[in-house]
Amino acid sequence: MSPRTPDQQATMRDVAERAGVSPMTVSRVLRDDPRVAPDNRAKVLAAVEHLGYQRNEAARSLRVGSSRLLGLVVTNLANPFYSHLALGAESLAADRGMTVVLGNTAEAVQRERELVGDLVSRRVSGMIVVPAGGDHAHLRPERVHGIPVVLAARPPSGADLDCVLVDDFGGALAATTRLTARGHRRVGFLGLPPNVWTSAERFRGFSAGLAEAGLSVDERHVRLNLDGTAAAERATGELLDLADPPTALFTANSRLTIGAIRAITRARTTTALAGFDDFDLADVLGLPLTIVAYDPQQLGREAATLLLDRMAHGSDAAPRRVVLPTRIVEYGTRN
Amino acid sequence: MSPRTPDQQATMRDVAERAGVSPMTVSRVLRDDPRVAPDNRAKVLAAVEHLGYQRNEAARSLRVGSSRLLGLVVTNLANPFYSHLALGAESLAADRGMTVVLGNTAEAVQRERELVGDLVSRRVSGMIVVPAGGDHAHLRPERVHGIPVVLAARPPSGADLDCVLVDDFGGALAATTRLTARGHRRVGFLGLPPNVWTSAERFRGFSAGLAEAGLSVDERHVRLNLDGTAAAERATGELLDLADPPTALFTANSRLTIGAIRAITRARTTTALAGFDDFDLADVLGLPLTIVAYDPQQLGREAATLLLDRMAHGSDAAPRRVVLPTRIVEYGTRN
DNA sequence: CTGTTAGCGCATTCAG
DNA sequence: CTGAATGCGCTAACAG
Repeated sequence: MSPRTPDQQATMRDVAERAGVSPMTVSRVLRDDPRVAPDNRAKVLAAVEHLGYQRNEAARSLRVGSSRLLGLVVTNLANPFYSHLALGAESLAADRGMTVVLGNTAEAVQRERELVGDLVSRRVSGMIVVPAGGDHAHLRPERVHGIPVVLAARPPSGADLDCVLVDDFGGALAATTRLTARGHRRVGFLGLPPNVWTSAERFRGFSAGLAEAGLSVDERHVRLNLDGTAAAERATGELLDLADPPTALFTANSRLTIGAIRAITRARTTTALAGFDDFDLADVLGLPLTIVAYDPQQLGREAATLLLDRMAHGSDAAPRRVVLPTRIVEYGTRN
Repeated sequence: MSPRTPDQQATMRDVAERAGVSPMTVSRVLRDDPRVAPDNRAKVLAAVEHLGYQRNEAARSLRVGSSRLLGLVVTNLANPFYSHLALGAESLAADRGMTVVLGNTAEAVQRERELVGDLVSRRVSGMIVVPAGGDHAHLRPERVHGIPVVLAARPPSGADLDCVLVDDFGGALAATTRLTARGHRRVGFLGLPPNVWTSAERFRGFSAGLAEAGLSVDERHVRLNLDGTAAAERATGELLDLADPPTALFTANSRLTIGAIRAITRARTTTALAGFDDFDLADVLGLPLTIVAYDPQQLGREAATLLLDRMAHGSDAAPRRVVLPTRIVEYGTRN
């Protein structure tokens, strides 16, 4: 029997003893160092197999200086957008032999700081962050001791960082144009608090779309600060109750779109609807619906690609900004 | 200036030098060991602050023997069910000061083995696994060197492990009873491959529901091995095209429910539908729909609770099985 | 209350 | 091709 208590993990020393070689030879075999005699290699592998030995990555990373850990900080994993982003990042990381450490901030800046601090103390090789707040000073290179950071979905502010974004402006512009092209002249907007960058951009695109049609934003038809489906439903109800209600609405994300759908369905109006983010069942609703679609999983993959690139080439290159295109999908009435 | 190159992380030695104390005192301060003189504590904290020092968790865990890392292996993060489960596990882990390491298997047993191996080599303190395959021998304590494992959503087989499950049988039984109570006598079933435990259980519940109504399963109305929305849509179409089509369907998960809805909508039949898993917009469809609902986030929380419990109390206690209740939700036609 | 010694498990360096 | 010495950063166990 081994000299260790049974539930203690074996070490290289244990493997070495069993194989009748030095720990160094075991280390070499496990790193695929070619300078090992074939029979020694065989003996080591047999001992590894017998003991079910697994190299201690914590010890290894301490010595080697790289953890092959990739930090991923998202604001809300319950949102399919971010879970798909996480999936995309995880899959690319896995392809490159890296392991993902996940954190959810629930949009709390304080929690984000803690998480980033934890990732730093775990010496992750890099991190992808969907930033919760507007100020990203705590993500600056000198604050994270040079660990590469890539922002996803929201651009850096107060820090020069790589980032991957969606074409929020262009998508919103295109969708709004679809509405005005159909003759709508009173178009409302449902959005998140303006300090959320994506929502602000989408509002900019919306405004530009109206402007292109010679229209201007009617503030009575704009509701920002909506924080979810229920709020959107309520706001939509209020808009529809106005004396001159909007004949069309643009919603800044899928949660708001769903809220608007509920209200419109309930009110039995023919209000036209366009919104950001595709979602399941959009096609089954039997409601005309213009959607700005894109691939959030791709966003995660791009972010991971940028990060691995930065890890390989160092911090000398200028920060890069990748913008993912959107496409317009038209869902029709039930056929 | 520090003797290190600027982008090198500071160590306790650096902090100690700057504070004019020994590394041991720094270590004590950082561990909140009370046996440190107040003025020394202050000097250390000042040095920590100045250098932006973050303790190296890899080195610490190597010495202490605990990584405070919690492994989480899911089959498909794109499925809202598992992303909510992950969120639940992450939130409870975070509350307990643990960090989550995430892996996605895409239902591939081989990938699961790799991931579990990686988690073992990273010496996670415990792991939650949604197992992909039917055989869980590779998760047995001796194979993971005693690291606690909790299974989620699917029960252990070939290993004695803690697990958290949904009341698949009871939920399916209850929903089926709702259908038969409304007079349906030809009820079809759409499910996943029978080797997926949840789907098999739901089929058992379905069959029991029919039996309670004095009915038996008509194999012509059963389609298993459906792997997604499109397959479910196709299968539903085929069932509806039969000479004596089912008047009601039970679907084993939300992906299949959505596929069935598409087909039913397209066929413009009045086929009744009951399914497992709640989903967004179920209420807006304007379709009578019986749903077996439960809280997947709660599942993640329970799994993490079980795991932390196991980590605290050791492997002596008998394996536990927690079953989460389901509830029936009836969505009506558009009012 | 503080510091010294030693070693967690591994890989780099340098001799054989 | 192989092994011995050394140290990555940290903390238990022991002096003082």
